[in-house]
Order: sequence, then structure tokens, then C-alpha cells
Amino acid sequence: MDLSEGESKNLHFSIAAVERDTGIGKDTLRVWERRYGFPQPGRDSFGERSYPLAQVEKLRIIKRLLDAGHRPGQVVALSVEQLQSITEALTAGPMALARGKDGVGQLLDQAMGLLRAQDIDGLRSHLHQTVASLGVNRFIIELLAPLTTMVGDAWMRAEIQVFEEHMFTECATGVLRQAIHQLSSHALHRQPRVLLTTFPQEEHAVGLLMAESLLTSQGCHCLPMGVKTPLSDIAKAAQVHQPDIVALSFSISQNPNHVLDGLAELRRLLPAQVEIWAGGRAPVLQRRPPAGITVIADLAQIEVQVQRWRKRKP
Amino acid sequence: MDLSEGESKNLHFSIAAVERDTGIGKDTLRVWERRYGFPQPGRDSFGERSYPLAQVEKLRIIKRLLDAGHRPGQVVALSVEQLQSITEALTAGPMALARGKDGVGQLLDQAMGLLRAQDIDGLRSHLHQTVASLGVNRFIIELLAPLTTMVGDAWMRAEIQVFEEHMFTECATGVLRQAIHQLSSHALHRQPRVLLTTFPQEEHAVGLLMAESLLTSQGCHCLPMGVKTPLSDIAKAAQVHQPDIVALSFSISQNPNHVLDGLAELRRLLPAQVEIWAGGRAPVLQRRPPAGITVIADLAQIEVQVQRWRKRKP
DNA sequence: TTTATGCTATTGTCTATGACATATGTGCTT
DNA sequence: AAGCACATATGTCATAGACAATAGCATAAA
Repeated sequence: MDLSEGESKNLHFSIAAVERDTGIGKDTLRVWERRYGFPQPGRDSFGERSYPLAQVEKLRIIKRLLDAGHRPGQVVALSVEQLQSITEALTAGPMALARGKDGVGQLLDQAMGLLRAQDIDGLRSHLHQTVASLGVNRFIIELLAPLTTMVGDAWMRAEIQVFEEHMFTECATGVLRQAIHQLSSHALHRQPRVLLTTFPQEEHAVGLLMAESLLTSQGCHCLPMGVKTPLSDIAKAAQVHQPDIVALSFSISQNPNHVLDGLAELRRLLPAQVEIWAGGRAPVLQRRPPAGITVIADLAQIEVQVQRWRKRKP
Repeated sequence: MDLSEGESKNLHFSIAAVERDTGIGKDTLRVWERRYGFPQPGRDSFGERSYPLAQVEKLRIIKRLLDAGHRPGQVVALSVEQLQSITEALTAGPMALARGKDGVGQLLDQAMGLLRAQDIDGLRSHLHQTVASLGVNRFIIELLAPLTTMVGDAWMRAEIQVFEEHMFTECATGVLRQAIHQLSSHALHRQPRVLLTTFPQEEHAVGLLMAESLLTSQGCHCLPMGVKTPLSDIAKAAQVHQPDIVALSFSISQNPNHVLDGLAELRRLLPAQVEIWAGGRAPVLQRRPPAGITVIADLAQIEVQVQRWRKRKP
């Protein structure tokens, strides 16, 4: 029911729109207002909360800090400036790390430059070229993954438009699909068999495709199921296709409790011999690694884990 | 916090889990209970709703019927048997129509057979083979589009599992991406330039990919933006990338008014010389074709419209 | 027969406040 | 340090009422 009517006029958002844009639940938004005095939405002519753009942006910053481990009581009441200084401290590390590390840093800067210049066709050929010269593994781990992170960060800081992010995603998707197609072998009985998907709330498919590419390049037999699969259907698919591993991808904005509950429930639904691998940027995976789940801390771990699996199985 | 304790014992679900699995919001679940007497969850030891599996499955059937246009008051209180008979009646007609029409019908039956046999790898190679032998145009128009319709119908009737539909979509996506990649030319200044996307409510990407494939095979310059782009961002993207045409895809479940309002709004946002093409299975497009919009009644029309555009422009 | 118009019932979502289980932090003791 | 108890912080659930938006339907007009 929430059309984006109000949003276009004066950049005000309904509570549902804010939930969608920030990932913070309606209940939580109301209780923050009650407890911390922020956000402090106006009211529209129907008496309903109406969040100005500035507050939504501040909420996005806050959400990011929460994902990074801060607690609401510490950050919700702070000013935008204070929040930004914390955020900068937070992203300064990884950014420097990704940049100028080795020769690939140049390619990364080049890609970012093309994106900034809105040259999507140029970016696409640049990526295709790089995947050809570096190989899929290095391409993903050293170029595409950092690039995706940088784009995500830029989006968080509202430095890029939504449509630019869409076009980048589309571009990356195309390149990854192409890479997967080229890698895929028709040899039967490749092992391990890996079923790939995400939980129902998860919209982001690029992480999943990166995992699929890496797994395929390791010689695994991938059973991709796209995003947003209900838990019970993951279980049913596992029953039919008998994978050795169910691999799940989580983006940074996932609700930590949903992630943990979902993983626990899935662990119960699947037979014990089926491993569950959980990867992606959801911080909760590292902070509170759930029992019975193999956490893939970063993409390079995929190779390690596949080798571990192969050693264990005869 | 939804502890999923209860879920393991006798397959009971918390309200959050039901929202996740059915896509029906918590508020709606509570208000249905209040108004229609269904669902009727038990209560756990904390006094919180606890939905047995049977009710969750019934809710999934109901959700499908709602997506197909039924209203809650008509269906929420019905028995499972009644719901199933409605679902069957809903899709009986179209099925017969698609089947056994011409020589390609065999390939279609073959594909459906592979899908029924859960042989995804087989289906993938069958599709790749068919696209090679028929060419992209005939492949999409005569095979993939009818197949997608059949799968959608089968999903409506709960003849196939959600995960099977996911796997089919994934398979079709891969084949289409591959086709697009092979077709795409690096020649600059191809015309017309077509920006492709969907409205924010629209999740289905396959229709969009089919359109992109056909347009690319006609020698158009495609600017794909994926699904779910806010209207204002479509306009911003058009400002930057200067397309001749903005092409939109609508699935059958789209709210007719949202579609019409959205198209009218978009028409206002875009310069007059930019054409808007609207295609897909949303019935409202044929019933009340909006002013200033080019309606693509079926996929074969894409070729016709491209030729019309080229004749008009020197 | 078809197309507008207005009325009515339907339906999703919002509001408000209270409750409470779990997570987290603090301080004390060993 | 490490374990434990207690306090605080925090997200989610509950209840019940309100109401705008939507859809269905009947009636009037073309």
C-alpha cells in the first residue's frame, strides 16, 4: 500500500518506506522515538509519521554503526557530525586496505572511475577484460568484491544514486553469469554438490553469484536457486537434490536475529550430514557464530573450506 | 524475539516466522485472525501466537490466490479443499492453449518433462541446445515464454514446489544472460538506445531479460537496470543516459492502478521524445492502454516496434 | 450494450501503550 | 583474570481502535 507518493514531493517518507529503506523495523522505529527521542518524524495530515529525508539518512548511518557492533543507546541520540566521524573511522581501515595494495588496486580505481563517469558500457568491458586476464578467483576476490563493498559504502553515504547502484549490480551480474557459464563443466558427479540460495528477506544476488563462481571454479557441482527461498523450501530442495552443502549469502543489512533464528531453524530442518555454509557481510556471523554452521568469513575461505571438505570425504 | 523453540517439536511457527515464510505481514495476520477467524494460532508458554504447520501451508495457498486477484474475504475462511478447487479452476484454460500447438510443442513438452523430473542440469542443457538450434528469437517466443507461463500456472496450482520454480527461474536466467552476452555487439551508437527496468513492486526479472535478449538481437543498444527501480530514479537515469526508449516489464500480479498511475507519472517525468514501452502479462495494459505509452502486447511485437521506430527516425 | 458515477463494504496499515524475554554491561567476589 | 549476580538496554509481541485506499456493485447517462 505504500506507493512512493509522498516521497517524490518534498522528500518525506512513511514508516513503511523507512523500514524498507533502512532495514529497521516499524516497532523499533517507534520505540526509538519513544525512548531516545530520535527519530522525530513530523505528522502528515492523517496523523501518521512522516520522516524527512535528513532523518532517514541519519538512520541509515546509525544502522551501519549498529551492524558494526555499536549499541543504539550510544549512537541513536548523537548528532550527524558525531556519527560521521565514527563512520569514517570505521571505513577508513578497509578502504585503505583495498586500495593500492598491489597491482590490482589500479584496476579497482579504474573501475571506480568508469562508474563515477557513468560509463556502464566501459565498465562492463573493463570487467570482462579483467576476468579474462586475472582469472575468476583473483577477479572476484581482489576486484569485484572490494568494488561491490565500495559501491555499497558509497550508497550508504548517499554518494551515488540508486540507479547507478542498479546499473552497477546489473553489470556485475552479467559478468559473473558469463564467468559461471564459461567455467561450468558437464562432468557428472562433481563434488561437493552445493545448493546455493538466500533467506527470504535477502534481495542481494551478487554475493551469491560470486560464491557460485568461486565454487564452480573449484570444481564443485552448484545447484543455484536464486534469492529469497523460504526455509521449508530450502529443506525440500535439499531432500530432492541431496546436496553435500547448503550455502547461504547474507548482506550487511540483514537483521541479526532473523539470521541466527533462520540458521538455527534450517540446521534443524536439514540432515546432520549436510553442512551449512553461511557467508557474506552480515556482521552477526562473525560476532556470534552459530553452532553447527560453517561461517565463511571472506570469499577466499571458500577455497579453503572446499579443500577441507574434500579431505574429510574419501 | 522469535525463539524458534516451539518450531522443532511439532512444527509450530512464531508470527515472525510466518511472516517470513508467507510474505503476509504481522499486522495482517493478527487482523485476519480478528476478522475472519483464520488463522487460529495456539499460544506458547509466553502467551505468544504459535502457528501449526498446517495453517502456514494454508496461508501460503491463500497468498497465491490473493496474488492472482482474489480478495481475502472470499478465501481466508474457506477450507483447504475449496481453496484448491478454486486454484485449479483458475489455471485450467491457459494450460490447454499453450500445449501441442506446433512442432516446437515437442521441445516444450520435453522441457516440462525435465522440470517435472527435477533434472535441472538436463533442463539447462536442453535450453542451451534449443537456443542454439532455433535462434534467440524463436527460442524465446515459442519455447521459453510459453514455458514460463506454464511454470507460473503450475505454481499457482501448487503442482510444483516453490524451490522448483526458483530453480527454473535461475536456469532460464542463466540461459538468457548467456544469449545476451553472445549477441551483444561492441559497436557504438547502436540505435535505438533502450533503458530497461521495472517498477518498484515488480520482482520478476525473466520477462525483462527476454525483452533485453530480443532487443539486443534486433541490434538495439540496451541499458539494463534490473528490477525495482523507483520512478524518480528511472527519470534520473534517463537524464544521464539519454535513451530513445524506456522499456518496462509487468508481471500478471501487478496492481492495475499502480501500473496506470506509475506509467502516467513516468510519462510526466520523461521528455516527450523518449518513448515508453510497456510489456508483460499485466492484463490492464491491454484493457486500458494508457495515453502516451506504447503497449507491447506480446514479445513478437518488439521486432515490429523496433522497425517502426527506425522508420520514423532518419 | 457500454461507459461513467457514486455509495458501501472491504482491507491493510497505522496509532498508542504496556509487557517481557533476551542480550549486554557492571561490579563484586574468588 | 575469571566466574557470577544483578541491573540496564533493547527488540519484539500483545491489544484494540481508527481510517484511508481499494474494490465491488448498483444506478444513471451515453
